[in-house]
Amino acid sequence: MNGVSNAIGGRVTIRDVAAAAGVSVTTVSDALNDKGKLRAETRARIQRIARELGYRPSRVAQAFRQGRTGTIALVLPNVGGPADELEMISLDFYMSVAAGAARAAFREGYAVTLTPRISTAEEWHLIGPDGVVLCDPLSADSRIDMLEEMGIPVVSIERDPARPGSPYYASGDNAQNIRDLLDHMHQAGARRIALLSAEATWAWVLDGEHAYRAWCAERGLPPLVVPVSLDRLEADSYRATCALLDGDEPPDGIIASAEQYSEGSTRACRERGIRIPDDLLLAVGMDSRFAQQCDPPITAIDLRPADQATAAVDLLLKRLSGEQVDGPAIVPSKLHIRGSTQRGPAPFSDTATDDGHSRRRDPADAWPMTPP
Amino acid sequence: MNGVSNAIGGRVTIRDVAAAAGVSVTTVSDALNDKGKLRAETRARIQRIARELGYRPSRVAQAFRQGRTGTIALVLPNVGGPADELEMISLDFYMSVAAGAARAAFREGYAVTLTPRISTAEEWHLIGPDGVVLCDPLSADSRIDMLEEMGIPVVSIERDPARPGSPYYASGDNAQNIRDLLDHMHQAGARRIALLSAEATWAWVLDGEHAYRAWCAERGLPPLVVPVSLDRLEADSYRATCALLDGDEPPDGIIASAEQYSEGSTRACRERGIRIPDDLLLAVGMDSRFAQQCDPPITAIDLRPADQATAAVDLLLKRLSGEQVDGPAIVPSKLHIRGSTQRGPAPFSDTATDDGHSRRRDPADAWPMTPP
DNA sequence: CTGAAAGCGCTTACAG
DNA sequence: CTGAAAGCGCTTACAG
Repeated sequence: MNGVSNAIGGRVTIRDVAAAAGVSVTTVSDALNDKGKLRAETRARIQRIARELGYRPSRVAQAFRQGRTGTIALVLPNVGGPADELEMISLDFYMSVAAGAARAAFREGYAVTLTPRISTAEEWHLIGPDGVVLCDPLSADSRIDMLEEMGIPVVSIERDPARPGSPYYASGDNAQNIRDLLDHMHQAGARRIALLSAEATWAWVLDGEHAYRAWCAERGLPPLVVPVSLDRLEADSYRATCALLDGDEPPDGIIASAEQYSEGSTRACRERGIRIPDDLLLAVGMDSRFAQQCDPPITAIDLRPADQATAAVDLLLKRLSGEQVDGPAIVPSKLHIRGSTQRGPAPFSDTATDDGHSRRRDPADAWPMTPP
Repeated sequence: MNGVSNAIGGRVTIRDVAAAAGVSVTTVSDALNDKGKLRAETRARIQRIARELGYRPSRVAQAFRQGRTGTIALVLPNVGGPADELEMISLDFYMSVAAGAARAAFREGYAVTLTPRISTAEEWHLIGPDGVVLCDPLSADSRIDMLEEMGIPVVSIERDPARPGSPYYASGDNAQNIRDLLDHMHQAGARRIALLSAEATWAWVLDGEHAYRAWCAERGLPPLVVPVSLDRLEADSYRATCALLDGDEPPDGIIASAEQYSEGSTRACRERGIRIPDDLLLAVGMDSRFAQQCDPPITAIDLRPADQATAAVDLLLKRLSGEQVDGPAIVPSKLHIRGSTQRGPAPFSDTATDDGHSRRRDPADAWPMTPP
């Protein structure tokens, strides 16, 4: 006999249900898990009794029995490191990813574990997830190799550039997004569009640069790619923008690839009295509250981070269940055209964002005009 | 015999260790868990053998046996809801909280589960955490009652105003923070300081307002509390600031209680050509990248969110282990004095942030001057 | 100081 | 169509 039971709070077990129904635990288990061996009538009766008794299967017992943990680990870049070094390329993006992943996983009976910055297999064993959703893999990301070798499947948000052909990622259509944005800015009159690109091997950076160069070549326009460090996002994009603006042939359009780059660019323009959009069109490759709330609001690509997270979780769960994986999942993005790329009167520029995603504002707030 | 084993990958179990050491599993368990019944020599030998064999205890088996899950749920306001409605009072704050919690929990062998927006006990049962860290409880927050009734202990970040005397929270010293900030602004010359306060029952709002009024009364200064809705953070703080600035007696200082309020205030000032800090001192009650990177950078209270999260997790784990809880945990905050409240030459205003928490910039970036 | 055994709640191969 | 039994890996009360 075991004096200490974990039936704390008088948990109703499968055994209790079996006794109440006058059947065996096997039958209860089958009835509850829709194994097709029972008469529909028996099944219904057992399910009713289980409900009446307030039976809830123990998730940990199930997980234990099945040799899994029911857990998906979410790895965000730079989260969980020393708190004082929390520096992400876009808080908005990752927060939405986290929310979307938590939601999608919960629907399927999984929990999302927030992974602190860990590196060793040892530490990963302590976390012990069934699978991992990894944001922004580096090129040939070693974490993916390590985890897969441990038997822990990984699905990434954004692809690993050094894994061509891998179906295990969700992503936006980075090349098309940049093309759409360039087309829009070109149409709005820009002829020298610079790209503030991140010094990183992330796929969205490489894809964006590649698409940008191709687009410029097609139109015979000069490619102006300015690599910006990841170390000091705002400061370096500020500096890069200053260099552009103070150069011999300043651009008439700037695409800042990341949220914080747009902040640096905005600052540089403001300092010089360069008006947006009158003197320069500004757009950003990743939507954010900053872009939405800036004055004027900045045209941005909404990558639908929550949708990407949902798609990544779905792919991962398919891998876990051994199903055919129909990846990669290319999630449609949405270009929000805002004041920063629209010259002349355009009272309600943000109407493209009638999807509820934009900030709820009334028109009076949607179009803050420049100071008198 | 069970054809399907969960010893996938040939897991080394406690049984294997026992066999290799020539002892019983009981002895192995005791040796590994430092139960004081073994000879030190035996213990060391078993631990060595376990290491050599690459034994790792199964966390889910342990959890199962002990009737727990090894999981702490983190509840952030408004995360996990419909992705399109992700609107938090401060992304920076909660992202740091999440990172800090994940880290602190991991150290103690717990995992942090990101909780989607759920409401019913039914849903909580599916998550099944051992305990919950709840951010920003409302007054008499019903989630706390529900969870505690379910036997799931809760520790909050910020206190529940309607639970006086509860030791189960971590928080900054909200009243003292506001006083410090007011003292600083007063010293910098402000005599009519307005407070943009949130329309909410959160403790930090109530404490801040109360401290503000007391401080004003002590100095015979007029209290200017402007309640701002939580619904449309930026837009409403913009409007509130406009009303203040356009009124008969405009303030000479503004404290925006939340990150996004500072964004609205900044916009309102910019539109009117009101210069910060020359015409108006501006400060914000919660530090953020926006505050750090604004032009000029905005004086802000750094609430040390990761430290608060760590403190909350520690309190929760003490509750779980039945230890005496020495809560509440009042975590020291830090006032970062920046350009928005410093008139005249102050080349390196942000030196108070020499703790590595501020953005790594060199001096040239630290003090962006207004445009020529 | 150490071991044999029970049992946490569940699922599954197998026998009827 | 249903049941008896084994067993996932671990911890613990109890007996020696």
